[in-house]
Amino acid sequence: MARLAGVSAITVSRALNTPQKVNEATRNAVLKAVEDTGYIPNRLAGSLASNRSRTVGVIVPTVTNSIFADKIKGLSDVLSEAGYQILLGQSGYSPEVEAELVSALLAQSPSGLVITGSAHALRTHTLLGRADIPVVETWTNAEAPVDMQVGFSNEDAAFAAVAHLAAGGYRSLALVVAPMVHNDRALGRKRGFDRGLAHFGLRQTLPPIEAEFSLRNGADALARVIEAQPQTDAIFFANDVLAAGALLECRRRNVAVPDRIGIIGFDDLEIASEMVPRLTTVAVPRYDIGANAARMLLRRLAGETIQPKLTLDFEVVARESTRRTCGDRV
Amino acid sequence: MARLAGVSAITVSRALNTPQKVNEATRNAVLKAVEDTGYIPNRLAGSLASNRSRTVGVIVPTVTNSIFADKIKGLSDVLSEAGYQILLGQSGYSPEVEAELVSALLAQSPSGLVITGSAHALRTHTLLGRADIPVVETWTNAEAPVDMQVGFSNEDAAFAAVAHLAAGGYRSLALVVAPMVHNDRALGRKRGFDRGLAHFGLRQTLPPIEAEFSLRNGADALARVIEAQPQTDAIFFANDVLAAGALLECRRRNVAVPDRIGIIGFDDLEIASEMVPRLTTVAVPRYDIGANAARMLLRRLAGETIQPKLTLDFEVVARESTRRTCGDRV
DNA sequence: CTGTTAGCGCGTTCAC
DNA sequence: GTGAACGCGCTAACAG
Repeated sequence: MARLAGVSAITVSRALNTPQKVNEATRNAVLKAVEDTGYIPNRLAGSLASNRSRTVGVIVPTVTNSIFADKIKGLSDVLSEAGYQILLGQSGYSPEVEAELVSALLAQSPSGLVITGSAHALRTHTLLGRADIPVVETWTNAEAPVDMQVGFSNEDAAFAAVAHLAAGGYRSLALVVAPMVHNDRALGRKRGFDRGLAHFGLRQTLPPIEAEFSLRNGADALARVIEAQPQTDAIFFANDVLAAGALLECRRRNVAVPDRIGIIGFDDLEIASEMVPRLTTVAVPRYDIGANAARMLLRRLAGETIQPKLTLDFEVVARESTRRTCGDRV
Repeated sequence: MARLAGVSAITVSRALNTPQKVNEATRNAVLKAVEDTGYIPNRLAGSLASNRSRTVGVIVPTVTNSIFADKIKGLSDVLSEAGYQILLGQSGYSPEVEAELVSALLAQSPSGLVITGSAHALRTHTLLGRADIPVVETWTNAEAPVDMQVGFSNEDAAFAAVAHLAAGGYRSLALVVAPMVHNDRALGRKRGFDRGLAHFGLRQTLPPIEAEFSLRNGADALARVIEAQPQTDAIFFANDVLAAGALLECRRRNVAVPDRIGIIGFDDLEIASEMVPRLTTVAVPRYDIGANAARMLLRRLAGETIQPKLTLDFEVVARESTRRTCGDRV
């Protein structure tokens, strides 16, 4: 071990973890020995002894959805800066799998947990309650978070989308949204949509279409709406990938956007601003959700008392796929 | 502790880890006690004692690039099935950061490591050599892998792309590729492009344009090519996001694809098949790279001796953004 | 099939 | 500023 190289045993630990507590000369000697031998401290042993693991468990539905990839990027950027490692789990939108993952991650004694949404299996709540570590729920704005929370109001954001459509003179709307079972974000967006309908006196031409995010599903949904309810004059897609797929389908079918039909998306992915026509959407703080979740976690671990609910802003970004002002039809 | 609930100490460990080695009655008693108390074994302690952590370190340039997200999905699917956890690190395409991550992950005593590419910092090689764990390099097809490897020949795949363009009668090509410093995948694709040029007697109208993957960068690159070298009749974009951005820019500029200019991408993301016109591209096994890397790791950990190099297939998918047969211009 | 003993490699606590 | 003892919670090895 590196200890032979220097002269001491535990001094190595101090030289590495609390350098200021060690005399400069001995510290340098230790560091040199570490360098020479290529000694890598065993963090497992360290964590076991100190009961602090410098590890954060992160659970997302899937990394494959770029909004979660962005969140992970945000988390990773600030956590790695602070010397923390990420333990990643993917739930596939299943509360049962999520509960399994929580259990599996908890077994690794993470310093904290970052999970997605606020709809969890009962077992998850039990586990989280018993585990005495900070937990951040993300992408949501629930009344009573398990512990901490960073997100935005999906409902208000969807309402704002409908308000934008109403302002553009659209009257007959359709909603295309991610499957809502076990997905409080999707559910919130539907609620906001419904509230907007009522508030602005608009009508819904057909029941919400639930579709997993993909361009193809967006295209299919557009086709279905156009064929089943041609009088529909605008569609709210609860994510940009679906919306972009629909825009592409409009092009194939020669459906005029935004005049024949208005399209609004959600997320403000890069594709929104690059599409032809450019996609109107609701911009949400994907990266900042992760970055802020990480910061809250770190502050809490540092012993600070912090406001446990952080509500970030969203913004309707009006572009070319919707009319900006009332047309002649209202 | 759960041990009180039952009657034993290590029997708990056995009942949980090697159930078949424990009498059914006692096993059930233990499991019941575990259930009742909500006992979660401390894996840190277990790993320390057994020197096996059931953890795999995964390093990608960024999760934000969906090709790596797909790989992670593949890894995650087979690893979690086997009870392994993923420790995630993002290098941001920097060999120095990668080396730091390798060191940080090694400190967690992972059972194995899955890294990206074959171009690493010297320190990474040193660390990997000293660490006595299986390592899988992915997305690459180098001659002498550090340990194991799963990927495909980026060079051959790029060559195939050029071959496709040549067959379509395109003669004056341009290349748009990810920044090639420290990126052996991008470098390989350029080499394949160059080889194709030579082999088919085509010419390159301007030096390779290096651009990070984004729709905007693809659009800008297209503009640059068209303006600087209007005689260019086809462009090979080394990823689909760039290519899709270019296609969108073609639409804005009313540039006819595939007749005025042919566009071929790389990766076969969903956007390729949904674009208008549909994008010709090179399909690569993004998910399977991850899934196979995980399988190789598990087999090795199980003590099997396996073929350390796995070369997967790619395929040129001819769609509408390139001509299929020689036009009248050659 | 089950228990006992010992020790994984550190950090804590308390001496010096 | 440095060291010695002890223990974190579990599993390896060996007994019984």
